[in-house]
Amino acid sequence: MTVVAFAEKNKAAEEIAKILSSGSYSRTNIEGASAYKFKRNGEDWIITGLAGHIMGYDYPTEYNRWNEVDPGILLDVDPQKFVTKENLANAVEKLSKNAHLIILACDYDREGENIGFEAKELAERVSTAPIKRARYSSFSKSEIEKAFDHPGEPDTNLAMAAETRQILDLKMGAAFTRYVTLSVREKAYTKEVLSIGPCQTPTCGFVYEREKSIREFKPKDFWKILADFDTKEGEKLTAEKEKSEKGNENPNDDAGGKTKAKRTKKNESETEFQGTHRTGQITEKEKADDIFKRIKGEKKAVVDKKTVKEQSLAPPVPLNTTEFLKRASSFLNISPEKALEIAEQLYLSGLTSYPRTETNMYAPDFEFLPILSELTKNPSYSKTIEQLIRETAGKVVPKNGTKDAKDHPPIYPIRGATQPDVEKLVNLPGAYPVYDLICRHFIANLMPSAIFEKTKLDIKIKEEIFDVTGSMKKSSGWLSIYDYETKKDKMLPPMEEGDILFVQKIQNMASKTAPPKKLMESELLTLMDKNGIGTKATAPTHIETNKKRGYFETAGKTISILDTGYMLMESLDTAVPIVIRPEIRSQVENLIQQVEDGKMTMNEALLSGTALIKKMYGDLTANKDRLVQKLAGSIKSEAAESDKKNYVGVCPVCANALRLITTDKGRFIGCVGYPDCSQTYPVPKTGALTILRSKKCQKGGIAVIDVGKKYNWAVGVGPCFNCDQKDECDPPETAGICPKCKDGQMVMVRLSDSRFLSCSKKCGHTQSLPKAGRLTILDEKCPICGWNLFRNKENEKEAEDFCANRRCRAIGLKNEQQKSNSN
DNA sequence: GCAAGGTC
Repeated sequence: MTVVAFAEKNKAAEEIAKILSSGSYSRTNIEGASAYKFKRNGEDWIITGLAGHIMGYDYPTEYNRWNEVDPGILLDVDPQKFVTKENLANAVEKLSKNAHLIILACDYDREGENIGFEAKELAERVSTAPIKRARYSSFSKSEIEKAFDHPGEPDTNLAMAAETRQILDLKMGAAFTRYVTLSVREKAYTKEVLSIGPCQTPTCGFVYEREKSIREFKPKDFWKILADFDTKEGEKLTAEKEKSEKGNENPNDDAGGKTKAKRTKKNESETEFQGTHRTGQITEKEKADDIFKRIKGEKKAVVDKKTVKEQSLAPPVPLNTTEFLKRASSFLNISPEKALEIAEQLYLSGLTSYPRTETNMYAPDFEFLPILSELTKNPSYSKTIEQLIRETAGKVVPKNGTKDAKDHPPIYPIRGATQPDVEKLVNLPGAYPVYDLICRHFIANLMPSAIFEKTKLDIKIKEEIFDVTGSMKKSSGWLSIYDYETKKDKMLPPMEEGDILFVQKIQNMASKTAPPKKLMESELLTLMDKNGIGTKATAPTHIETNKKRGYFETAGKTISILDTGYMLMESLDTAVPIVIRPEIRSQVENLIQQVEDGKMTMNEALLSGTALIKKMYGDLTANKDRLVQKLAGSIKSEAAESDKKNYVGVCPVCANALRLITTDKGRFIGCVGYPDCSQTYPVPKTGALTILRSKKCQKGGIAVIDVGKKYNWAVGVGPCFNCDQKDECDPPETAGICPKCKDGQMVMVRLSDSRFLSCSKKCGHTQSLPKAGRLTILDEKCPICGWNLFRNKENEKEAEDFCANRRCRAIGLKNEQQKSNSN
């Protein structure tokens, strides 16, 4: 008989085996899963790691046909639990058969309890052995031994809370997603799914809110009074003042101006600085003008007050997942999804600790010195570490955060490694920068604060006070190893109270308030974290889902909403506003918490949660028309734009996309907004059509299309040979002045089945050209009429040069000449 | 084909 234990993941299983067996365990394979065997107190133990959830909810298969099931019905159907990882489920059953005691040993949190219950459910199918729960929140020897020597009872409420979440999330997600997707498909063809969920949608909602405030932003005028001061010229003024006090009553107004030119650049940066009038941004112009008028032309200012303060900047607190992802995004430009993937690999390679944690403080018995000594293996850290240990006499103290979720320790380095070492172990772009960040953060956290000297000056011009601040780093502290955010010193020239300064310039600067900036990925992570959207492990996934759905995109660290995302959020905002806000999550979370606390049964919570979703679903369906109208248009336009070959441009009537449409009856350009918008344009019936994107029609045509490589056609205008600005579009092939109106140029018109010359001024004069052969216009001019000569080359014949002007006798001459040459 | 949560 055996004691069987299930941990949440393989690594944890091995760690526990190591501790409980004091290192003498063996690895074995059960149904493809690693298991660890050892003896403990005379009993056989075997512990295996699951891989997170091994079961999951889904609807019974008969509800999988989207087109045959009203999405609303999904709210009345109970999803069923299925095994999602067959091999692990088999391993659980196989091991449980021979167990006399089963211990659930997953992470000590809601999902961990639930994962344990999945194993419990499978075990109970084949075993009647007692099932216990080992609770631990770190891999310290004492804690693990205590947890396994005195296991407690599984916590049904906790596990059922997770179960409730799974079912409610699925119900809402499936019903909303299917409803929106199917409704839009009635109006616009798209294979894509338009998904909605209690985490992904509020995530997009944050991006939408920011975008909306940018779009709705109205800049406001404001004025700022700025003064440029100079200490060096001030000294002269002081001297003059002293002189004048001795009796010389003729101060030189222009003294500053004259000597200014002589000053060197270097001096300028040391003696000049700028101050802002204490009122800051002034919204009334009169007020700014008033202040400006009072001091305009003043050349003298005085340092009225000077305060110098030391300010310290504490090191960052230990990294939890959210903080890590934020820093990877803003310092390293690595997306949350990639960063977590890299951290996962660093963890699996033994370089860093477990990356999914909410905790940002170290346990009191955490040992820093062995890790610091590991990190000296990397020469970029060794000097700092040696200094740190010397200065603290080996008693390092972390600057802890305040969150202790009792899940895992903060993210910290486990092994010291150089760049090549790391890259050998983790073959992912960004692996070393991420490792480096984790190491530097770990070291910085143990280092002293950085000290800055902040200087604040009140400078008076007459009675008006100007503020000036300066900052100088006195001691780098932790910043010396953590140079991701460099804070530049803002140096001021040395000054004391009572000093007189020369005022070089006073400006009354008109300016406008700037719109909010686009949302950064790190800000989005903060918003999600604060509002309880997703967990430490899933936040990156929700961001990715929105990108995959085409709701928003990222360029570097900046997020921009896309049309579909904006329209979807806008529609939901009017129909079911709660869905795009964090409240959707917190309402469900409240129910779950009640289950966890035993105040509500799972069934009660499900009933109440389903009622909430039904209410929202009702609001959604009641607004179908508006939703579909907005989304269908945007989707059609996006699909049309991505259809490079047929996309023509933007419809001037409804701003949807115009595309080239070919039917059995013919071809034309139409608006994707059809049937709501019936804008169409004709195109020539024959000739291959190529949309020339680089050409812009000078006569307001929507686009320029090349027809059969022969001539151009301006959409909405007509053939380009009628365009009097055609030089800017496509250089025409001109023969010479029109013999009829003597104003226009005879331009070659090439059609699919004919070619001719036509007057560019549309006087009506045309002239035929040879039907066969490759026809080109030469630079050489006809000596008689001045037209350009033509060259025609027919198959298997010599090229023939001639003047095409019907009214020019040269035509005959040239032809005769050619014939005699060839004979 | 729908969600979110684990983990690989």
